[in-house]
Amino acid sequence: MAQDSIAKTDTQDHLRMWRSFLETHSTVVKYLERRMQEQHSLPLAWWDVLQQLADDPEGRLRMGDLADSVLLTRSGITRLVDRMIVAGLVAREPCPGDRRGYYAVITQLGRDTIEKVGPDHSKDEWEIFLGHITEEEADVLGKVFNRVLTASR
Amino acid sequence: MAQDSIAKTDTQDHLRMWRSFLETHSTVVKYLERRMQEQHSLPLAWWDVLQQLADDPEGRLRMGDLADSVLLTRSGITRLVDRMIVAGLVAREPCPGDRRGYYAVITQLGRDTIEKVGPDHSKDEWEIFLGHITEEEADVLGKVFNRVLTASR
DNA sequence: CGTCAATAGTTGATTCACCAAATACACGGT
DNA sequence: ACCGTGTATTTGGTGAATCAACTATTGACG
Repeated sequence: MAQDSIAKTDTQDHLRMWRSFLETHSTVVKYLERRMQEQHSLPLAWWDVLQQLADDPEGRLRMGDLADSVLLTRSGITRLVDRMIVAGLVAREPCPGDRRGYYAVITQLGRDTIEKVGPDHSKDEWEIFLGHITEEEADVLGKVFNRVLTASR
Repeated sequence: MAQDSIAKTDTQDHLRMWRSFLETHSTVVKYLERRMQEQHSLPLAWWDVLQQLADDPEGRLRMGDLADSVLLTRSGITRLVDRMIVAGLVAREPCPGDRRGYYAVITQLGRDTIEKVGPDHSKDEWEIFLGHITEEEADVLGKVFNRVLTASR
């Protein structure tokens, strides 16, 4: 076939990119994890939960929705929230009107933690990843990721 | 500051992109993992190891190098290789000239497995991720990731 | 040469995420 | 009101990755 060589280099480029994607994810996430741990003794996942809750106008989310937004399973979020309750950062509240459901609610201590941690974490995100990307590039990446995500549902 | 509003939208875009990046990684990896498991009862990490070893002209890598290339710790790779040895896909060989070191070597069964699994996996990679990206976009992503990786070392 | 800090790899203990099963409740049809 | 099916969450058990500590070996330097 005439375009064998083209298709071949094509795939090679894409595959190289795929490896870089994986390595970048690993590197960046591990870096943020380590910094968060060093600076505030906080697991990165805890920060994600606090942020999601704080983003909500009521400061609370159903367990399932929270699970989705931090990319965990339902059973994963149950245990993560358990640990954070012990630490006093969130609370569990029964859901009025649906007695199967629970809200995870951010506590005052949780909000204080956000204020303390947020700036450092944003700076780290910027330094390890976002700061190396131009606006135009961010635009391309955003489009590509959303296209992939849309296709996968 | 005069450019506050610009910096603000900037950050917002970048942050949106960051979330898509994380979600894309999670979605794509989980998909590939599930497919590999369904089609060939093979963990994705095993595939990565086999591929790295098969890429080497000798079909073998030092434990530490293998760890780096599959993004695991050294202790992680020890155990992963242990499991794969039980399955007969790789072997451990002492390293001539450095009696501290070991090679992980791909076996014939390992090579057979690559032949069996490779096409399906490539197709999956293409369908869930690579196929949604143009050549130009792949080029941008590749450049960005490599820039980030270079900066992080 | 002998000492000693660095390197390669493994092991023990712990952590945390996942799956599958269980529980508790909701809701539409009868 | 009752039943059965579906949804929300938790629980038990397991697998796999991590860190820190350990063993064995190397290689540089006084």
